Amino acid sequence: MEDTRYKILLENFRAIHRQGFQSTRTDKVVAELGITKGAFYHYFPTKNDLGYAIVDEILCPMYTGIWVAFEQAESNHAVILEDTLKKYVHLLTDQDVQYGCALNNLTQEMAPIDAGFQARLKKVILSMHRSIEEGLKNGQIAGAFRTDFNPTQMAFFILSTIEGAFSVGKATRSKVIFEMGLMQLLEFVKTLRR
Amino acid sequence: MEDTRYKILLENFRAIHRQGFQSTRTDKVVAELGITKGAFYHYFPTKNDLGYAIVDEILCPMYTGIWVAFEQAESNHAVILEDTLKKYVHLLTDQDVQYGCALNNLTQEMAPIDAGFQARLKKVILSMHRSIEEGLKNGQIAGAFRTDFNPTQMAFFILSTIEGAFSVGKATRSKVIFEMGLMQLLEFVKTLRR
DNA sequence: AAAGTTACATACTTATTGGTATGCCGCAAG
DNA sequence: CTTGCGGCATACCAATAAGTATGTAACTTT
Repeated sequence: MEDTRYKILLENFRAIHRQGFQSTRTDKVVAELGITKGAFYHYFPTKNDLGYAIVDEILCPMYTGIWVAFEQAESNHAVILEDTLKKYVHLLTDQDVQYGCALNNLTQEMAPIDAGFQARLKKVILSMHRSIEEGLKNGQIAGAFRTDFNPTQMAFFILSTIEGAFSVGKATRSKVIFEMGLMQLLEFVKTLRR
Repeated sequence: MEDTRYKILLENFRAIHRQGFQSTRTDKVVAELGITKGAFYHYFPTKNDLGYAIVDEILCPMYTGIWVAFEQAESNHAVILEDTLKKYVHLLTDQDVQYGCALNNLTQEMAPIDAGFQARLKKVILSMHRSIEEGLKNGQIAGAFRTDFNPTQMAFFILSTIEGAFSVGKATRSKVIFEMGLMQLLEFVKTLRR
C-alpha cells in the first residue's frame, strides 16, 4: 500500500516543519502512527532520502501552486498578485507563522550541509521566482503594470520580502509582525499598477 | 586567560555560521585551535550555553551595531538609511551570502527547539527593529521622510526584506540575487524621502 | 500449489556525541 | 614552603539514533 508511504511522508513533513530536520526522530514520528522502523526503511533507504522525497513530493508542488494563478493570468494581473499576497495573510494561522515557512526552514538548516537538499531547495525557490517573474512580465505587456521596473529583480524582491516576513515572524513568534511585512509589501505592490 | 575562552567562542561562531549549530562538533572545532574538550567545558557548562554566549557576546553587538548610526542620526536620515543598506551589499563577499545571515540561520534552526535561543534571538531581532523604527521616526520628525507611513510597520518591512534577501541568496548561493533584493529595497527606500 | 515477492515488524548493532571524572601543572596567598 | 585554586589535558561514559539483519504473513505469479 502506497498509503503507508504517504502517511510516513506527511507525518514527518509536519514534524520537520515544526522542529527541523535534524532534531526530528523519524522512528518516533512513525511510531505515533503505529508504524515501525521496518516500514520506514522499507520505503526510504535513509533519513536524507525521506527529506528529499518531502521536498520533491510535498514542498515543491505546494509552493509552486501558490503562484500558478499569477503566472498563468491573462488579465487582472495586478489584482491576482495582490490577492496572492493577501492569501498568505488570511490562510495562515498564528501557529503557522510560529513554525515558519517550511521551505525557508529547511533551506537554512540543510542546504549548507547537504548537496541533495541544496539542489532541490534551490530548484523550488527558482521555480517560484520564475512564476512571479512571468506574471510580472505578462502584466507589463498587458498594461497592468508599469514598465519602469525590472521583473527579474522585482520578483526576487517580492520573494525575499515574503520569506523574510516569515523569518521575522518566526523569530518574534508573532503573526502580527509577519502581517506588517506583508501588508507593507502589498502597499508597495499596488504602486506597480499602471 | 580569557583569551582561550574568546578563541573558543569565535571559532565556534564561525563554524556554526557555516554549518549550523546542531551539526557543529565543538570538540573538533577547538581541536583545530589546539584546544581540548577540557578547556571547552571549563568555560561552557553545555553546548547550548556556548550558543547562548555566541548570541549574547557576538551576534547581539554585531547586529545592533549595524543600525546604530541610523538610530542616532540627527540629520541626513535618508542618506544614512540608504548607506546602511548599501553597506550590506558592499561589505559582504560571495561566501558571506552563501553562508547566510548568522542571526537568521540560528533563528530558523534553534528557536523552535530551544527556549533559550528563542528568547535571545527574538531580543536581537526586536533590538534591530527598534533601531530602524527610531531612525524612521526621527527622520519623519526632522522632515527627512514622508509622514504617510507607519514607522513600526516600515521597520519590520525593511528588516524582513533584508533577512529574506539573505535567505534567497543562501538558497540560490548567489550574491547577485541577494543584491537584487537589496537594490530593489534601496530604490523603494528612496521613495520615502520627502 | 509451489515459488517468489511485497510489506512490513522485531531485535540488534555501531558510531557518534555531548558530557564527566580525574589528574596535573603553575602560580599566588598565607 | 605548602596549600589551594584556576586553567587546562586525557581518558572514559552513557545515551542516542541511524541503520541492519532477520523473520513472517499475505499476496502474486507461474
